[in-house]
Amino acid sequence: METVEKLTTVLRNHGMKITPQRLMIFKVLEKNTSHPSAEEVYNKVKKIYPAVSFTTIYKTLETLRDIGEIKELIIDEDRKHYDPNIDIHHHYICSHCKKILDIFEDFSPHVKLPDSLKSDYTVTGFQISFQGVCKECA
Amino acid sequence: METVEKLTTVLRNHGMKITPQRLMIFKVLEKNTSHPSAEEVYNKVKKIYPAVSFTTIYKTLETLRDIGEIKELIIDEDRKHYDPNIDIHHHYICSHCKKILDIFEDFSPHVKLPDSLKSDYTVTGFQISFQGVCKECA
DNA sequence: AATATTAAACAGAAATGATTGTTAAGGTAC
DNA sequence: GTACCTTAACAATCATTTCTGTTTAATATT
Repeated sequence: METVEKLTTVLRNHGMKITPQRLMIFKVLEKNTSHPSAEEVYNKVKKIYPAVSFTTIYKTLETLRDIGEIKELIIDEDRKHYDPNIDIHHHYICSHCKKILDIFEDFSPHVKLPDSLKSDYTVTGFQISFQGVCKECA
Repeated sequence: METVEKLTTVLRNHGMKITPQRLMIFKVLEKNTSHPSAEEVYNKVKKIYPAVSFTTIYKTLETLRDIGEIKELIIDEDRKHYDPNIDIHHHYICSHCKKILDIFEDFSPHVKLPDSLKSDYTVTGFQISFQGVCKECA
């Protein structure tokens, strides 16, 4: 995700409006490495903007995802998580506490679609999800 | 997943009972490489056993997952999918039609958790999800 | 700089769809 | 036959989306 200032410009270029609610959501997401769910974003925004609606959180996350400013993580079976870091990276999830870690390692030289499939299936990317148990839960 | 015959023994050893409903579900899953959702399993079972209930499908899939006979795939944002093939392998999902392909390639020599994390996080496995668009949807 | 205009965004409620919990009745296995 | 597991049906839950009337940000106009 861009900085809040740059993101403001990006959104305006997309014909979108900058509202106080959105600014709060951007602030919560900026530099956030905790991979929050929509509800976690909601709870954090609510602390500084109590009138905000759950719907607004969902819609804004959806909007940010659609314009590619955040990534929606499908890794926890129970809910979606959001990551403002859109640089290619991978994740580790603790099967017990569902904590998600970033794995910044470039596996692309070794992880490719088999040649036999390359002609019929384009690849826009891949995501590696490590599963395990973290120290606290072990 | 084991063959239906072997699976019968496995379930009995777990103190579980073999019912006609379950046998139909096993039959639908056996050698199935289409990564069906619960609803897709339900629809197929219903053709040969119309009285079966959706709940039974869910509960049976959950049971099979818990004893490790099938794998629950968290790859489609909309619903869970099930895979009777529990050998380690990976997947490709078409972003458009949501078709899921198996990728039988052993990436484990190259895909490991960074050393810096190894002391605090055990790894029970990893899953690679390739995203892209298939020929039919391109 | 203040006002009018309008499309976008808002809050809140309600709906949706996937999944899970409950329970009485029925079936399996010994 | 008995004990226990499983089923079907239904209700409930949870995350997410849709709907609706209201408000607001951005822009044009004065």
